[in-house]
Amino acid sequence: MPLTIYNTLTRSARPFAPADPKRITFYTCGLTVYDDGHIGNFRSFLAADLLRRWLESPLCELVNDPAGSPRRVVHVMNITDVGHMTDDDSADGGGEDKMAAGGRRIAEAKKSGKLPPGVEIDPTDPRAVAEFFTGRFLRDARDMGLKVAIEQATNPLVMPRATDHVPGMIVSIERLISRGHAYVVGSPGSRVVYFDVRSLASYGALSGNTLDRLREGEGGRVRAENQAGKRHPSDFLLWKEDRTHLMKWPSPWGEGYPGWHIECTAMAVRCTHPEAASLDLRTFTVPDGLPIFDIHSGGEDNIFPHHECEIAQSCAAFNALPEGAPLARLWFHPRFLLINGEKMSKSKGNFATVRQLIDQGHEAAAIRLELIKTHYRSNANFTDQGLKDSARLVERWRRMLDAADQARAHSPEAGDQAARDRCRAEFAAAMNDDLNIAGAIAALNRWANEVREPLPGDGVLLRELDAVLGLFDRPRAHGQETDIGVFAPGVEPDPRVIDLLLARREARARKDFASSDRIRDELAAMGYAIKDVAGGRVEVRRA
RNA sequence: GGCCGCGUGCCCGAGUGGACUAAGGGGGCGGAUUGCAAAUCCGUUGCUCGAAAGAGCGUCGUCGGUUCGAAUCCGACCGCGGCCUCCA
Repeated sequence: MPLTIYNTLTRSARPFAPADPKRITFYTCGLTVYDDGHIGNFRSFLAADLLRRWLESPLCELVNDPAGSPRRVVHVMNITDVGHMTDDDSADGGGEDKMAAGGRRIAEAKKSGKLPPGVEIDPTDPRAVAEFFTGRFLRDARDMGLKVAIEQATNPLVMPRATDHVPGMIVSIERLISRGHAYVVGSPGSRVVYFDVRSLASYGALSGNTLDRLREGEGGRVRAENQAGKRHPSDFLLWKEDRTHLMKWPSPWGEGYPGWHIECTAMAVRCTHPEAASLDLRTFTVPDGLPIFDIHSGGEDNIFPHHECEIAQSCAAFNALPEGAPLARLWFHPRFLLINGEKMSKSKGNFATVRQLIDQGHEAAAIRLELIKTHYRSNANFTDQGLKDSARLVERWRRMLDAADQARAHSPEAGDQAARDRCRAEFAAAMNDDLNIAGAIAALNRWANEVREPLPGDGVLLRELDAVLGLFDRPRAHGQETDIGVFAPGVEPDPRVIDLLLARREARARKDFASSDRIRDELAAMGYAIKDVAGGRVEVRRA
């Protein structure tokens, strides 16, 4: 059965048929780099990565391309390094610039000594702030196995930065004006360019927020006092002239900054196109209202207004027939991640970043599995218990892989090929069914439970499935070696703990188990779990 | 007010009309291992009766409906989450 995916645009799951299965184009709305990416951001990026890896797997079958044939996904994920306003509701852009907010965070970290050593950064320079968080994001993304971030090292085009595409945004806006979809208000010194939502009857098709349904007063976006010269309350900002702004660029409408939807229009069109480098946005036109690329993804909160506005802009600017085009064939929106059953929010203080988890000693592979193992269209819940479960699963599969590799030297046996074929088929069937990852993992475990002695052929299958799951290649932190044993990643070898462990070793040597058990209880009370291993040594972890 | 997603066993989570009425994981229980633990491996895990094979009853938010048959389809209701400001 070929791959079926739920499409936000059609509100239904249909077989996915890219224009060219040998070159599938995929654009993901990435991170605004004014802070570290949190696990919610990564859940959505990893869902996109899982889709991309599945499309590239030989096991994946498409309605217009059989399984087993090589396939390439051109996956582009942008980096928003322009500081859009924290309050987008007022028509002329209010609130604080996000890069300024990011700079403030850096300044605070500097003051409290939390900034990593060796980092010299000017918190008032928005470009430096963006650069700082971009570097951290790329590192986290690669640790998490985001293929697009790994590719970025050799092909920067797959992760374009908004500040590098301002000319493309300006060209896009010019085309919107000349095609009658945008207009300029105000006089030099305070000009604003708006998109004219009434010029496109299909506005609202993605989100269901058609113009008649966008009621005044529910949010604040459509509010009379914020209109500032708009022709319709839902018209949105494309360019704002503002010479005092933190980040500004010259344009035909004066020095200022772009609206927050237009960057994706410019980057998506350019970067997914085969002739990206030479593509001239001035003349680029998509015939007959066809989609410009195959897949567009982003968190569910992006559906409105961001993706709705992006469709409107892109189709109005580049499609011969703007009304009939959905910009992308497939709109893929992973749901939000809850943490311990609650929505993450800064006020509750329950934010977790990938970097924090890794620094605490959690394995990258376990974090990745925990974030991908719930179906992308459910609200997943991130918990400590879940993270433990995932870590254990990863360990189990790794042990199996190691055993299979060990068997390579002395076992010419093929093993149970029929069982492997069944696993492969069940895994594929689950993934083809709207990325049923839990079903796919169950298929893997059912098979793994049957394999008593892993053989080389089993290792081949494990690697084949892991090309999709993306777990084996994640970096593994190593614990710190000491005389008494090894301290797990994230656990500092406290001298007090070492003294207790030495005392316990002596007690055990004397067979004074009452004392040794008392010490173990004492360590447990301090939050340490210990495990005895060969040679009188121990492994120390957080309890 | 509009649009959308969801509600499964102790917990997490598959299953979208029929092989006993729920995959897989966790937890629990039993065993191997260990001085004891931890980790790992094996078995087991709705209830009642039975030593056992087995038999009976029950379960998928609630209430109705469709059907020979429903966790699965339809309707109503209850509850949770998201969007309609910024957020992945």
